[in-house]
Amino acid sequence: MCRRSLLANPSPKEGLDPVVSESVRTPCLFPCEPPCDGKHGLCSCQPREARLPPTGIVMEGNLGAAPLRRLHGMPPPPPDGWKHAAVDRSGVVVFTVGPVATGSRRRRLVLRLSQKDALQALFQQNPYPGIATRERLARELGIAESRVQVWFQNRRARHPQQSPSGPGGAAATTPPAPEDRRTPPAVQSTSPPLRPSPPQESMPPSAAPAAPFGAPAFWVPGTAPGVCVGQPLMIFMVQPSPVALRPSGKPPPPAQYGVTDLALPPASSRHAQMCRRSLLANPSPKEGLDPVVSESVRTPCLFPCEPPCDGKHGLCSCQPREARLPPTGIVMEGNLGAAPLRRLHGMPPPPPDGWKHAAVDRSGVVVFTVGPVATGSRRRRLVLRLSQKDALQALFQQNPYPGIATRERLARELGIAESRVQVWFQNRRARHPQQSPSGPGGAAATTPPAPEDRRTPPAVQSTSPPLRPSPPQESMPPSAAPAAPFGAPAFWVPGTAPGVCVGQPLMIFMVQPSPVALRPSGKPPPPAQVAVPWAVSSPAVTALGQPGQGAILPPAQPEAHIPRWPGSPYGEGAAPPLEPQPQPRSLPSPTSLLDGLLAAAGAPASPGPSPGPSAVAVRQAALAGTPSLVEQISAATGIHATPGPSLGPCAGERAHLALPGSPSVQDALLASLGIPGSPGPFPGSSPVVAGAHPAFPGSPSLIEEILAATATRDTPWSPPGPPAWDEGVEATLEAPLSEEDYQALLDMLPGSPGPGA
DNA sequence: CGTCTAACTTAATCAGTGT
DNA sequence: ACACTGATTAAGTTAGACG
Repeated sequence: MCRRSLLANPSPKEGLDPVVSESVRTPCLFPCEPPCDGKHGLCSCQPREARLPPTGIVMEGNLGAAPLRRLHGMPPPPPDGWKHAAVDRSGVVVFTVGPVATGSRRRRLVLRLSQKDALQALFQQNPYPGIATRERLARELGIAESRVQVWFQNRRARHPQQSPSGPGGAAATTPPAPEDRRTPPAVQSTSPPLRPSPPQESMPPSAAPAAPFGAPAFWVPGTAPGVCVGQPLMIFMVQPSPVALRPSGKPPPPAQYGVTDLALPPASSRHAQMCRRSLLANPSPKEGLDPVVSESVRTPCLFPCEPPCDGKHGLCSCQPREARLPPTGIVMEGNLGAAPLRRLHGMPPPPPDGWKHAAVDRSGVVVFTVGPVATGSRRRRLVLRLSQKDALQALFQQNPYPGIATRERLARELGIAESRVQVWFQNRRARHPQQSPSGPGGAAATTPPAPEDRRTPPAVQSTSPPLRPSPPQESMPPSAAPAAPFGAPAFWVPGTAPGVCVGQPLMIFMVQPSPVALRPSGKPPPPAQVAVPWAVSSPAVTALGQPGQGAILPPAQPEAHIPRWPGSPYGEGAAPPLEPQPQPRSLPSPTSLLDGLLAAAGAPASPGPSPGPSAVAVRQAALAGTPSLVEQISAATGIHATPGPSLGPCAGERAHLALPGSPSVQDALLASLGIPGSPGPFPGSSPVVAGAHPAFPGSPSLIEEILAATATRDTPWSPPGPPAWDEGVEATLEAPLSEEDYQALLDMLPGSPGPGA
């Protein structure tokens, strides 16, 4: 299948890459055969602002999936075993081999039917579950919250019609629920009869009136308050528009609402003030025109703006960008995330004090959120400590696309969730591309060239690999692979010997550097196609017991010490079913640099700002005694997890064994295991859930390796600090170790049933 | 082999924190 | 007030599981 994909140049789906087709097309510099006319498939490798030809050599390793763009006419044809010939958006030409992704991607999670049912049930009620809901569901399903989040993302993208607001969705197909969920009358404009209870920062959800599970918490003017405490949102209704036709073939945009006047909660806290600021800042404080709107068809604003809207100040970006037509009905969405919120211009009357946002999501739902509302909706912002940032930054400079194993290991050592590490890298790549090895001014450009092996290689090159990579071995334990520096992408440069690519085999091709360097846009130039200094093999280096002369080493360690590939004894790609709560206590690794520092130096203990588990703890505490989320869903939707179990305390379910909050069990486990057990080679490519265990013994700290291999190592990395669990009672509610670690421990238990399913 | 979908990406944007 | 950056979204792609 891999080869199929690779050899299928050009793109099998479209004659033209959609991105390319919209962008400036520049001549392809590759020796295409037949000659490239720029129309078949590619060269979408360049950033869309200016698809200029590559100018040098860049290496990226461990690429994910998306940034890979097929490279047309890649000559010579990819040798057997190579999975992809691709160019990422930075212009990096990469070849990945075999089951490669193994080690890059998280192992695919196979959801049980009961889990799917539960997720589906929730989705039908609320396609935008907040963090609290996601966490709770994740806990009950025995999967990581991040998996729940991803599931919803995919679901929204693929099955929008199944959401309450989607065409044919609940709003339209399901019988109206009682009062608070009733589809409001088509026309409405009344002030809420009652004021919502004043927002209370971090008010424990448990104190809120019961709300049907998954149901967006909101207030519909005219209904009694009480349902909105957890995730207070308020829905306003607006005059429905008669217009219903849309030019595109897509389903009509969800209905829109009118805004009414309201009574508001007082603005008391700084938070509230900030909210007001934000709210009153209509139109958009950033731009006179919403950039999206400005590029789209602008339709007349139907809102009773005051003064009358000319369509130029701030908004109505509420409509889907394809056709910003007036609303056609009514839809409800609750618990919206952040992104889909669009400011509504000319909101009349002006938002009352205390209300945080008057917004319209992309579905056309007008929503007002109040107070600290986001509480329960958004994950609490994680405040990374300087030391954590340093570590992340160090890794980023070596490899902006860390694989799952690397992310997990780093996460563990930093004491944060893997999903947070992933997000950090996403944001980093988007905002500081130049700091990646391939970016201009990045490591490649800024670090002083070291001896030989860091020299910029000759600028031209495009040869077939002299040797085929060792046949991809599924699930080959990284620990058995040749050593590779931490964070450094493992790849192959044509002309070098194989051997270094075992962990995350990638192959880099070099292309003729382009003289073109100027860019039309004002944006920073795309990451330079700079040759990564340490990409060049060095006899000196390869002599160090490296299997091949092609061994590529990162700067900073040209000499003798070649750290072992961090390698996850548990194999790249082994994704524990559960991930740690924010700032979890990481499993103490005897070899962790963190521990060493903590023990030896009495670490700084900056009271980590860690959002603290407080909220989570509270939620967990609140959870006790409350009905299962799944049970609530089932009750509310009629959908019942097939194999029954409402995932309740099913003794046999690993999911429950993995539940955090039962320190005693964990302690017992730890004690019985004598902590970090030795994992052993990663089992293989079996579907996830299993979560092999990260082995720690003997393996150097990831951070230590990063710092050792990076310039930033000058900045002594300090341990995560005392942390998060330094929080009294709440701390006791937090799992003493991350869920993933806990899960891993479970997996190691003799007789462990193994990954659920 | 085709379909479904988990995992992943970029891009845009919202929003909390700190200066 | 503003910069920075964590969190979330949509949209699109890749690739593993399964019929």
